[in-house]
Amino acid sequence: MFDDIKSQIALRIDAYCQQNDLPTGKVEFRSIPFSGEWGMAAPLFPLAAADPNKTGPVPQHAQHLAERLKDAIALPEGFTRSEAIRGYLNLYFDTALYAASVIDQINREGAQFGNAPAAGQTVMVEYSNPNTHKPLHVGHLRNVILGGSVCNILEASGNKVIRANYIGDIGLHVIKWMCNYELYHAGEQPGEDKMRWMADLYSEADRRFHEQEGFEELVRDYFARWDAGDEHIHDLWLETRQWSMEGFEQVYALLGEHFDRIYFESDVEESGKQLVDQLIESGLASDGRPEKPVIVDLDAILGTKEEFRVAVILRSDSTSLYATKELPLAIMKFEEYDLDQSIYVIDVRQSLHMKQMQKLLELMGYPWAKRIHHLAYEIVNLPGNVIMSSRDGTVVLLDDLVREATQRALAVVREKNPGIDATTMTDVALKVALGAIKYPMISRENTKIVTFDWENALDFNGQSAPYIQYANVRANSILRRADKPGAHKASFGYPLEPSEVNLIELLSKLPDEISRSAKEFKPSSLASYAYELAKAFNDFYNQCQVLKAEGEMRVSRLSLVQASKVCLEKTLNLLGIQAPQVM
RNA sequence: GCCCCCGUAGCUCAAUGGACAGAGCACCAGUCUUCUAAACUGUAGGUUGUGCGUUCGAAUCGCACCGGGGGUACCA
Repeated sequence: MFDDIKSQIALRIDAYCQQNDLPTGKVEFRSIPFSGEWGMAAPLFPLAAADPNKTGPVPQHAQHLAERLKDAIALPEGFTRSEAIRGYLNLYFDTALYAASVIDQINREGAQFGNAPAAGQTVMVEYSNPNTHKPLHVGHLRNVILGGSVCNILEASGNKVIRANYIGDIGLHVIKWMCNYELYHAGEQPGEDKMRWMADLYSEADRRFHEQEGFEELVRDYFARWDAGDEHIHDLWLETRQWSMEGFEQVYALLGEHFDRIYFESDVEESGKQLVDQLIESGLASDGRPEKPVIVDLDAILGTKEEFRVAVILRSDSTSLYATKELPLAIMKFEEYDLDQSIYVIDVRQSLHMKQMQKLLELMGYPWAKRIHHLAYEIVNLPGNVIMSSRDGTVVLLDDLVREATQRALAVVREKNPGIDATTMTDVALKVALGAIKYPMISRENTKIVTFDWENALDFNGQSAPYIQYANVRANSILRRADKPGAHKASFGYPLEPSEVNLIELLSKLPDEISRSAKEFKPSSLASYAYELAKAFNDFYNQCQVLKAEGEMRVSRLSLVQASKVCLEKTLNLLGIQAPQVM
């Protein structure tokens, strides 16, 4: 916002510099910290340091220059005063004009506010990537929330986004599950909660595999029949995979996620093996079978040392690996869509593998290989640096977490707002619970480990999603009680409270915040912003009366509340968090 | 060994190279006859892991250490 005014003033400063033997292009504006008053500031240290005629230390000279510029630059329309202080040139806006133009723009654009115009870029984001026949736990949640939020943010900043999900539908875990099913649960059908049922059978199969005498043998035999193309097993696989997929759909629906394109691991296994053959023929890969696997010695090819290492692309027994399938999948994506960027939301432990895949695709001559980006994020731990593992029984199941959080949220709603009907109450509780669960997953930087603990996840106070949701509910509550919600034209022709100025300033930053978090694939910065915005609103709410105010103050404040609601809801939605209207 | 990530208040985390490093939780002291107290105000809490460098200016950039985590030829 107001970039044109900033550059206009920068031009005037440059003109002054040119006339006075000073270097140009050294002055840039930023916002002023701790302002109770809205304005912008230019540090003059770069100019001072570059001034050939400077006498004395830089800070003093910067202050001197700030004073000279303060006198020399005529204030453009909309500014009230300027000051030179501690080496900074500060310019202050006419508060009423500024406030009115920000708030009017927000209320005019509504939910579109902050969006960048379409840039014609197509981006695919691959995320979630669950294994069928296995449960989703809290560790997987971070991936889904992060990926979904990144998609939302990229869309808001003008990209066409394709949400892709790559499903692990083959492998030992699937065979284990089916073998156990046929032996001990033949003919059984999943109940209402498919995910839970599949998960229970999976842990049963896994337990037998490790503990039950002879079960592993049975699984190996079963695997051999699968490999031989046993029709019955194939049919069972399709049926049980579908159950899993329906279980995933239930979870995605709960979380508010959807996908545009589903890829199955089984779809790319054959093409992967063919690709390996081609790589051997072309000489890039060396075939060590039957004793050793098929590898690509990237360091040897590139002349690097312990940087890309050796990529293993096919087992010595000719069965496929992760890498075998990753290659054709990448190719398929670019053949199917004209992608400007292909993003993989995968945890940081796979960084080397991603690096190898990208380099290998590059060596294979695909020019788009450079447009692959691994969006690495850290895992979710349990307190004491315990990694979630289904083997050790340390997983926190999504189901349990959501149920517990919803119950707690319901208890709070019942206490705080007993008047609302039962349907609304459960709806609100679910939105609050999901928000509370999601927020810690995206409010930390991608590269930081999230430690899950129940106490924290179920805390609805302070720096949390419910805090932000509550601020929005308060805004909604005011608007609901006002006579004509939405029809308020701001003028701000009265002395604004610092809390109002602060709130308006934050509101004006939304477009910048969206583009910044899109550029860095960092929902966390937007999550911080959402919290700051809610805090600023609560401060305003506490200090300024709206409904009891009169005249243009009332009208202006109502429009400010309306704009706050627009921005709070927008930000929450970008983070994948729903905004209830009452709490 | 080599590579990547992390290290900021007791705990969990913020902070485009910019003004005095900020929040939440916990602790202590206050605020509901008021648009919903899931809120707000105040007190206290810091050698930004250590050292050297770059810079007018470093939590932020570089180098070297220390501590923790992860990866490193047939798991994904």
